[in-house]
Amino acid sequence: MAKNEASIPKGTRDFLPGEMVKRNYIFKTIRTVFERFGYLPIETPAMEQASTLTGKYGEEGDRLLFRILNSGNYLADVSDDEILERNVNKLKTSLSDKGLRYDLTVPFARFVVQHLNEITFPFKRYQIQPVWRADKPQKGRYREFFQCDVDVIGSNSLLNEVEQIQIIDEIFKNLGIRIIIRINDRRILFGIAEVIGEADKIIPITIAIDKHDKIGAHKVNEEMAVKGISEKAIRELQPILGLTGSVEEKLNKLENKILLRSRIGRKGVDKMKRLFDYLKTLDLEVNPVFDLTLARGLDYYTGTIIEANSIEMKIGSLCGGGRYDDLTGIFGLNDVSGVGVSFGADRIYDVMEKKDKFPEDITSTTTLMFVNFGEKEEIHCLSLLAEIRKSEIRAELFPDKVKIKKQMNYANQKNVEYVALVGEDEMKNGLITLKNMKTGDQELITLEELIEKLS
RNA sequence: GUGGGUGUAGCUCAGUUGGUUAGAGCACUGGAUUGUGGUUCCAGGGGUCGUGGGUUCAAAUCCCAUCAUCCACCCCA
Repeated sequence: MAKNEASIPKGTRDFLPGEMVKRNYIFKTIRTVFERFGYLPIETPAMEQASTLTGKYGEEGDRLLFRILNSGNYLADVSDDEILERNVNKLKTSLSDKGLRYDLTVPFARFVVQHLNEITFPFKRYQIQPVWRADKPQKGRYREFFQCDVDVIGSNSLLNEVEQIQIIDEIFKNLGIRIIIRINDRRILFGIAEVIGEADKIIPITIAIDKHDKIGAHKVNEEMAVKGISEKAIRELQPILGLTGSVEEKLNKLENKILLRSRIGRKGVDKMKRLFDYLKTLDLEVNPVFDLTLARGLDYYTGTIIEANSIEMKIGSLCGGGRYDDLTGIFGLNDVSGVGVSFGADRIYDVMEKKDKFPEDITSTTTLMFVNFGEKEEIHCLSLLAEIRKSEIRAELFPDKVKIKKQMNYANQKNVEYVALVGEDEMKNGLITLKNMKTGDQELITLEELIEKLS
């Protein structure tokens, strides 16, 4: 087996023309909605300084960073002792000071700080680029995948959250994907941790709560116990996890009973109440739900958190995001809050492909192909082609004089709509034989008639 | 990092309780049809059965190791 003669790293993919047409349809749909809400595009490099990336995504995230090896003799400055220690994590900084971006949000925060005097706040940008994670690939999980991020930075207004929920709603409506949108506020989770006396264990608690739907209360409690959360705290958590009722009822219970002693928790509740008040007035395709068990693992979220999932296919989230208050602070710019969401183009593709959501008419291919009959005919066809292309018709001439059968087969494989045959007879009469590849019908017409027909 | 499945032609897969020359469909090449594709018919090329070792008279088939890949968990888009 010639396995390594032609291959790509695991978790990466090639995209064939047929797939690219569909991918571009997704990107175009997303970009159109982003721009309709006043967001403008930026791009950042594939690689960032390692210091920009590390420490932003939690322990798990750091482990999944792709690092780029330094150039030159990077071991020259490393002492023998350090090498003999064989501690990769310690050596990393000597071996590598760059990494591939893990998401688009952290590079964006870096971008904002770096270009402070070139941008105006609130700054609304969108960014559609690949990101890389050294994860184990599986269904809906790739090592290289495209994120479509839309963020606004430098505004505390809740309108931004409202707007981004509208964007999510609009995009999935346009793509024809049925979703559920879940919303929560990290401050509520923090408040809960606070009132049960485990404020410092906020992260393991939220992660455990997040699994509530998947693995059930019993296992969640087990996991929290393993993580060192006291029995008393776990007991106090139970009525909170079992909260029932409408959004208002849940939020009221949280505000008036559970989070009485947590200022920050009540602040989160207040935000949620106001957010849902706004949302009620909108005519959304999908009504977002308040989900106390939504936690999200990324470290940098501090307020609202949002996630969208397919309801037709079991795959990871299609879209996720939230508000981050301190992200630019890490790069030296304090008190600038941002909120943004990220769409996973590859998972959206997977859902659309599986559920047959792509419109029929998006395939773009050559409209007209000239059969190659030889040198004299080639020159004649080239001038015809120039005229035809002026009318914005996609046209090509088969480059080799091979059997017509082979040329027709090429046109057929490529789904070319029409084939033009111009041989000796046609040249003499100044006509073109035009064949419709779908019906098989043929007609002898002039160049003008052909252009008229295909425009 | 943890657990499970699968590796046979370019692709998708058959291959009987181990048995002699390893098959099919699709794709490819040629022909039926030298100015006509998608249908049909005929012919052809293409395999160290993932790799290494073991058991056996005999291994694609059984055992061990290893690599690759897919799936689940974790985490995430």
